[in-house]
Amino acid sequence: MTRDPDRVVELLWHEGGREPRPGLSLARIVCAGIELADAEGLEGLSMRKVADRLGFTTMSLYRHVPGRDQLVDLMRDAVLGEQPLTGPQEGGWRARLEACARAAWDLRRRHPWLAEVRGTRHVPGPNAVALYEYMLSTVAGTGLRPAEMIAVVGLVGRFIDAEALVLVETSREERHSGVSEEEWWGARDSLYERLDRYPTLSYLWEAGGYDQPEDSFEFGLRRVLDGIEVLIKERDEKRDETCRVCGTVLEGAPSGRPRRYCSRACQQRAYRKRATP
Amino acid sequence: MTRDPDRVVELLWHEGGREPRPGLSLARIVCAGIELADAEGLEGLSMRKVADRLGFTTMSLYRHVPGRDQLVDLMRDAVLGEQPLTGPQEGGWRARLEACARAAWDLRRRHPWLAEVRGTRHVPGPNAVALYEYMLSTVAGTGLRPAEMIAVVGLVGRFIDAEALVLVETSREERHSGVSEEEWWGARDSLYERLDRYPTLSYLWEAGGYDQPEDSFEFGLRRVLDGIEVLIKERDEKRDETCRVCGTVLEGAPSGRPRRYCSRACQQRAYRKRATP
DNA sequence: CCTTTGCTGTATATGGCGTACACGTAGTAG
DNA sequence: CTACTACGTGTACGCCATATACAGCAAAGG
Repeated sequence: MTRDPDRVVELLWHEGGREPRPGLSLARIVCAGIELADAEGLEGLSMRKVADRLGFTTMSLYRHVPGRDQLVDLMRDAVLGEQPLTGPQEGGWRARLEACARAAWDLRRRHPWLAEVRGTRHVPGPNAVALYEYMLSTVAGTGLRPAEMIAVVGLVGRFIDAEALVLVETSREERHSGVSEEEWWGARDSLYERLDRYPTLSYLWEAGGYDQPEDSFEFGLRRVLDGIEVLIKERDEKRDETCRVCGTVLEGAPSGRPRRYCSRACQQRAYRKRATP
Repeated sequence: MTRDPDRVVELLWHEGGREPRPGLSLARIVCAGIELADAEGLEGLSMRKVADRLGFTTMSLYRHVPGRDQLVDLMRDAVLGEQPLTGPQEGGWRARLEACARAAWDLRRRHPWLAEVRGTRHVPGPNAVALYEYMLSTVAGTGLRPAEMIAVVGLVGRFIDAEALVLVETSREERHSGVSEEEWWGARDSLYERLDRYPTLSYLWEAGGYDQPEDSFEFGLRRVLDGIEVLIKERDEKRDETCRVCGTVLEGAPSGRPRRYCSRACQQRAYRKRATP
C-alpha cells in the first residue's frame, strides 16, 4: 500500500468508501484503534494489538491502511468529529472561543491520546478542517489582522494540548507503575531533604501553595483568553487608524469618509471574503 | 543497577561522584547522550548508539546508569545548568519573567530535545530546582497567592515547551524525509482543492495570513504575559482587602491598622518565609 | 606470596515493535 | 474456464531496552 501522503488524503476524505462487507475494513480498523488507544494510550497502540483485537493477523491491516502513522491520522479525524461545533450566540468572541476550548478539552478527556499525536505533517481530514474553520470563525470580526487570528487559534490549540499532555502522561505512569502520582511524589523524601535551601520554594511549600493548587486548565485558559482580550482591545482602539488587513498605519485625510485599507490590494483581499459563500 | 527512583536522586545530586579514571564514567555517558540527542533528537538516542559513540558495548552503560529514562533525566539536569539565572534588576516581575522565558527558549534552541522529555515523574536535579526557584522568585512579591505563583510558572513553562515541541518536530520530520516543511505542505494540492468551501479559512488564506505569519513564540509569550499581568493588577487592587496567603476577603474594622491575613495560621505561614535565609 | 572479593565490561538471549516480501486463496470479470 | 484482483497469512529483518550469566582485573586480606 502506497505511503504517499496523498493516499491518506483520499482515505480521510472518503474517496475509498466501501460498502460494509464481512471481513476487515478501514472503518473497523480505525474503530479498534480508537478503542485500544482510549484504553492504553498511543504508545499502547500497536498494529499487532489492533489486529489481535479484530481477530486477524498483523499484516492483514496493511491491506487497508498504509501504516501505523496513517492509522493514527484516521483515528484522529474520526474522533475530532465528536466535538460539537456550536457555541453561544451571545457574548462575543470570548464566549465562543472559550466554549470551543472547553469542548476540545472535554474531547481530550474522552480520548486522551489525542494530545499525544505529535508531528507537524498530519493531513487534516474533514472533521479537523471543520473544527479549525469554526475556531477561526470565533475570532473573525474582532479587528484582529489575519495573521493574528491564525496565531490566536494556534495558541489556544497548543495550550489545550499542552495541558492534556500532562494529564495523559500522569495516567500513563499510574497505569504502568500501579502507583498514584501523589503517592509517588510523596515517597521522594530523599529529594525533599535537599530543598530547604531554596527560599521561595520553601515559602510556597509552607504557605500551602502545593496543597490547594490552582486547576491548571482553568487557570491557564483564563490567562490566555485575558491576554488575547488585551490584544483585541488594543486593535479595536486603533481600528480606524490602521489597515484592516495588514495593519499599517493609514495616512491621509482623517476627515470625510475614513479609509479602511492601506492599498487597493488589501481592499481586494478583504472583499474576496464575501465572494466565497 | 537499581531502578529505584531514589537511585537517580543520588546520581543527580552528585552523591556518587567518582574521580576521573580511564574507561567509562557517568559523566562521559551523559555527555555522549547529550551530543547524540542534540544531533538526532530524543528518539534517536538509543543505548546502542551512545555505547557505540564511546566505543563500548551496549550493556556496559548499565554499570553506570540504571536505564535509558534515568540517563535522560541526567542529561536534562546537566543541560539545564547552562541557563543563566540572572535577570534585569529593574522593570519588575514582567521583565524578569520574560527574560527567564527567553533564556529557556534559547536553551531549547540549543538542545531541542529538552522539550521532548515528557512525563511527570522526573526527579529534578540541582540545576532544575535552581531554575524553578528562580522562576518562582520572579513572581514573588507580586501580590499573587502562593498557588497562583506556582500556576503562573507552570503555565509559562508549559507554553515554552509546547512551542519548542513544534520546532523540534518540524526539524525531525525534515531530517527524516529530506523534504522541507514548506515544500511538503506545498505539495498537498489534493488537500487544498477541498478547502474552498470553508469561508473563514479561505478568507485568511486570500488575505495573506499564512504568507506572513506571526512569530509563534513571540506572539504567544506576549499574550501569556499580558494575561498574567491582568491577574496581577487585579490582585494588586484588592491587596488590602484580602488575605495575602489564601485570598479570602478580610472582614472587620477597615480603619486603623489594616489586617493582612485572615487568620493566625496564614500570618505564620507568611512569616516563615523570612525565617529561611 | 596467594587468594578472595567486588567492580567493570562483554556475550547472549528475550520479547516487543513496524513492516517488507513471498505466498495462497477466493471471488469476479472476460 | 481462465485470468486477474483483492484479501489475508507466514516468515523474516532490523531496530529497541534490558535480564542474565560470565570473564578479567585490581585492591584487600591473609
